[in-house]
Amino acid sequence: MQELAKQYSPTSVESTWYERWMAAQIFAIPEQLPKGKTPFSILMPPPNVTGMLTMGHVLNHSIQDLYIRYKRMCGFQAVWFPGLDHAGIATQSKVEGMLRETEGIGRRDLGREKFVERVYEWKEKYGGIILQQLRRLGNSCDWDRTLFTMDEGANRAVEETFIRLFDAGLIYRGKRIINWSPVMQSALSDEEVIMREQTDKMVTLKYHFEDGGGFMSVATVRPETIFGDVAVAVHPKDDRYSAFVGKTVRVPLTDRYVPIIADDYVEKDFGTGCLKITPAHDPNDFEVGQRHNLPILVSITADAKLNELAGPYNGLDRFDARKRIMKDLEAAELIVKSEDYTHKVGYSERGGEVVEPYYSDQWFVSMKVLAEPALKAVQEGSVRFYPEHWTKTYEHWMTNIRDWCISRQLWWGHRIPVYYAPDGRFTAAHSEQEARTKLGLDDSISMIRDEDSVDTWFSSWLWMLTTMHWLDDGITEDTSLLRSYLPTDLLVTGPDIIFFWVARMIMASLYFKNQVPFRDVYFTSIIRDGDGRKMSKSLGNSPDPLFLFDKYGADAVRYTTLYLAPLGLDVKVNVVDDNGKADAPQMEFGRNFANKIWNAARFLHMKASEAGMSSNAQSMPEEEWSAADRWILSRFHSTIHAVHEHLGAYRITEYTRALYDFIWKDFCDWYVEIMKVQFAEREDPAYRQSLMRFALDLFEGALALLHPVMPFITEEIWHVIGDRADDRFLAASALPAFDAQRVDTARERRFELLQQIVDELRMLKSQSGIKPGQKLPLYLRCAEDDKEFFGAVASVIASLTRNELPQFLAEGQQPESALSSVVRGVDLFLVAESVIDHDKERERLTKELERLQNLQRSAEQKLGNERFVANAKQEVVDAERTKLQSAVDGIAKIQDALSRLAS
RNA sequence: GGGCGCUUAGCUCAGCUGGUUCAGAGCAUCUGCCUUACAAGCAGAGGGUCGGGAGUUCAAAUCUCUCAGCGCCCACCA
Repeated sequence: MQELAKQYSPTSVESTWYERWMAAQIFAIPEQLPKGKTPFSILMPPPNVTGMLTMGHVLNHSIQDLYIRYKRMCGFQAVWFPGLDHAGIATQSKVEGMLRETEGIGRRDLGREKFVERVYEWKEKYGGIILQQLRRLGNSCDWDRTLFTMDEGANRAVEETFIRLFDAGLIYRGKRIINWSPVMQSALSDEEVIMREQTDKMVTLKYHFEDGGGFMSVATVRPETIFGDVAVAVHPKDDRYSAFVGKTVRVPLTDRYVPIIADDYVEKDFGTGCLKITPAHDPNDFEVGQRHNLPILVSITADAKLNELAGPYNGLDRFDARKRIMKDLEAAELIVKSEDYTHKVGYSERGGEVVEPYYSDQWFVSMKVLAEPALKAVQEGSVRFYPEHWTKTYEHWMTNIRDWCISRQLWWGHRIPVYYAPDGRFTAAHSEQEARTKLGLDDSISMIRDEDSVDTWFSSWLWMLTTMHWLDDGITEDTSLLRSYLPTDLLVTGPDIIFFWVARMIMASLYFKNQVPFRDVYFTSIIRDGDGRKMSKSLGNSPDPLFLFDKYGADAVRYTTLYLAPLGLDVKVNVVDDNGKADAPQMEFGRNFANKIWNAARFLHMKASEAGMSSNAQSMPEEEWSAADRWILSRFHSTIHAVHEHLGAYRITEYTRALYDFIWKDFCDWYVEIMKVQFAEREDPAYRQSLMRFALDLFEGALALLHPVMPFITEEIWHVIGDRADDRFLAASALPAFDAQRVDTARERRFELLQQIVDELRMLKSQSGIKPGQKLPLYLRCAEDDKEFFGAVASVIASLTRNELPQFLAEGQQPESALSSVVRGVDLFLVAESVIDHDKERERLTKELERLQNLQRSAEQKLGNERFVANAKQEVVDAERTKLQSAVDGIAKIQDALSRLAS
């Protein structure tokens, strides 16, 4: 048997076992579900191809891996489908940035084809690093099934779904006001815009009447848009202005005159009650303009500069222009007033710049038809959310859903499969030829393909289909993977992508496959730093998980993260600086736990070898079991039960706590200490070996239960203490079976009494300033029924409290000059003549007396209440009676001890 | 403006269907221990009127209402 280091060092253990698991292919599953196997499947939310592992991933993936490993060990055919997202905007902007920096060129300098080539090159070089990082975390995915959203098969599926939706009239092209990113030069969906509150100047401008005689006061926070003004609107029922409707006013700083119109959209009570209408640069104004047949004047360019309509401001950036215009307005005395105004402004989720409402041609998915069944699926429980309250958010979004702008003016992504004929007609098709056929055009006519790409999420929403090879070959819709593993069982993701991804997957799955994509959705916590801020690279408050793995071990990071992260709540992780790196010292918790487990294993290993145990030693027969053996067995089976209960209900923190308590408190603090006594008391090797076998079985069972959250250390120890071959794996083993017969609450309760007595004796010693190692004579008086029990555990009490073997007192007997106490009717005396500090002892006894008197009072009060006795459950009333009785007994004994002290 | 969530020890959080000596854990603090698995440890201690108030109930940290504070999401008042 090998010697084990005193401290557990995770680094080499973790890499070794991951390699062995991979080599043995224990995470790989067959395409066809084997007969008799029940599937359990999870779709990994594909990380961005450019992504780096974050604490968010750690939380997310630890949960997924926990369930995959747990279900695998429960005998399911467990499969975790991994993948990568091409992340259109994120990746393109990263590569564009790199090109600009290193070569000083833009994408347009290269042209589409060359640029996309460069992105692919870049992806080959740097992409997918995160998948390696996920291996460090221990993810037990079926890596052979890794899918990239721009793989051939996925491309086909994207194209096919676009064409089908187009043909069904659910994808359409329209000229609308959309969210425009001037940096990316692309449209964004509503979901990609973050509204942030900020304070800007709101200026009230003078729009002078064309026929003289004063002006209309119009407020705006965007004076640079006045060049796109086409009207001033007032409310139809606003008496102040009704006389002016139909007149024309002059747009400030221009020679243009625009009409005053009346429209319900205007709020009478806001500002001056007059609203400038700029259809090209505000979605609401656009609608007002449509109603009144107003022209659309575009005065801002795609890169957010003013154009020729702005006269002298032509070519100025929108924000520079604003400043200049403000100044000029002031000089021209066109400002009524200017005041601070707090409002929300849309920012691009990716680039962080202010989004510009922009009038352009885009592609949209009509969402109503898709949303209806998807809403129903959640309301009827075909898909369940954890925590459940997210269904409200989901319902609200789904019932107020707006069409999805899917076109992006990007080159990195899936190109829209639409072809335009010279006559202006267009259609979606797999090829130019097919497009011609669809439109009934002659082969000689050449068509032009749409330049745009689709939103990244337009491929992600097919994830449950593409990972399982739907239309992979362009033909087969019903693959064996889909038959075997769809619907998947669990999706683990952050609530921030409930609209982006979760809702849309439900829609796509129901529309294209008429099945829900998953049964349960677990929404994770959001990890924040100690000050409650979201972790982000720019704040430097985001620890690099790889650094944490190196410092604490991946097991420790997984364990601590899950221990800290309750279902559906934000979780705060303290972040401190460690030589310039962000560190999360709370991870010590998991590291210490790992070390504790390691040392428990060391102890068992050592004792087993001391007992000369061989691998075929039998466990103790039942008749040999001591009270402690039975107790730990009962606790063990209670823990198995708790593990299934907690994980079944997604109470993951409870699961981690249950194992912490069992392993550290029950097994290490109590059982191991008792084992030492039992081991020392009987020297015969047969007993010792059988005891060690018994303890090892339990410990290995606990390792199995812990494996889903701490896969590496459990695998390592399982091999070391079991002396197992390298090609056998805990990861591929079964969890210990739960046996309800072994749970004995009465026995657990009696053992708790023993624990309380030990605690009390330790406290007596410690509080009286007696050295822990000083052995004192110990006397004990208990009920006749308990004598056998206490007789059996006498040596345990002596050893754990480091006193002499307890002697039993008869009624009335009393040692002189002893520290005394009473625990649930059991009298305790520690004889310590020379060391008793009488004042201290009196103080302690008085305190205890008070506590018991309070207990007595509260019990008497309750029992004196007829309604309590009549209404409460019998066992509650009985417990109260017992409590009262033991308080009364205790009081008498304490008073007696006090009087002895006085004498 | 609408919706959701949170508030328990100095800090981070448990406390699942109201009741068992229920007010807990870890960290931090204090005291004592190198007791032959573990000082990343062992033993002990101090520390909270469970955000305020009202209600339901024999019984409330737990259920209801309300107020306050914090956070998140959604929403077209310039």
